[in-house]
Amino acid sequence: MTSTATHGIDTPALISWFSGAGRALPWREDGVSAWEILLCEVMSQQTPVARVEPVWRDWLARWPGPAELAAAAPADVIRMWGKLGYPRRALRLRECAVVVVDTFGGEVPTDVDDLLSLPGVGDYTARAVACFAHGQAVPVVDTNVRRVVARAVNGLAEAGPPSNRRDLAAVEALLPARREDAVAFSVAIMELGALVCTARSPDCDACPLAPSCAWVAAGKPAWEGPRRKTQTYAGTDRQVRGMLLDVLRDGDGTATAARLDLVWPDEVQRARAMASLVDDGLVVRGEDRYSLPT
DNA sequence: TACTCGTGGTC
DNA sequence: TGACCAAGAGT
Repeated sequence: MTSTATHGIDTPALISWFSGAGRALPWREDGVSAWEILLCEVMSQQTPVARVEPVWRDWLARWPGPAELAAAAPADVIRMWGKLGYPRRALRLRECAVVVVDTFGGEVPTDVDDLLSLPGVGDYTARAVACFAHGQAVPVVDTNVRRVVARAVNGLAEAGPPSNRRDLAAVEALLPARREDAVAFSVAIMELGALVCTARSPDCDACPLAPSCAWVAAGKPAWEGPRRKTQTYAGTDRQVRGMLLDVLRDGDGTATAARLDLVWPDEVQRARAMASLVDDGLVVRGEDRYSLPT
């Protein structure tokens, strides 16, 4: 858009920074399959990368590919997911494996629209797989990328509410023409947002984009837009769901209703949380007990 | 669009 | 110490 702008993304500096400062994550090694990359992307949704690594390794040791996962019992999948959070992702991942096997011949699709048809794969993950696993020059937009663009290009402290169309177009405009450069750009800008241009305390002194950053040039003005609603957790249904599922996950996959009653005192909320777990397919109701789905 | 959906670390 | 945040997706 603004090809003559003095501020923006210095792509060569960004890519050069990554080659020296990027983390040596296991899924960035040579020879990692598309399925393995899809797996780490799904696990990383709203979850810190450090927590993902060990689960990713254990998971692949048990179910190396989509065929193995598709044949697994949901109860085992939920347990292997452990405490990564948002356990519905585990069920969707298994459904995703089924679709990959039944519809795509066991191979992770390369087309973005095909990827979007997979359960648990949305706008970010579809393009992340297309780019990182298949080397395609498609815009990859996550929270890190949105923040870096907001600062370096737009001179704003925060990205504001996400808008898929706008965000994709904004990053598309920044994407280098050559495929290899586009992939390197996406990996690097995400990493910069994760390690340097962080939400809380950006380390501008260590940032390769600081000389060209519109936000730095403007004197790092504070965010003027609306505050994001702070996510409460204590006392919510989510917490109760987590506590209920934790009991089932740690034991042999089943627990009496009486045992689960001890988890939360408010009977109405407890019943609502359990009903939603059943509705999600994470729990199955028995006579006087509940179990993980076998 | 706005809301729901886990878990744990950080400052 | 509690608010904030973390490679989003689905409805």
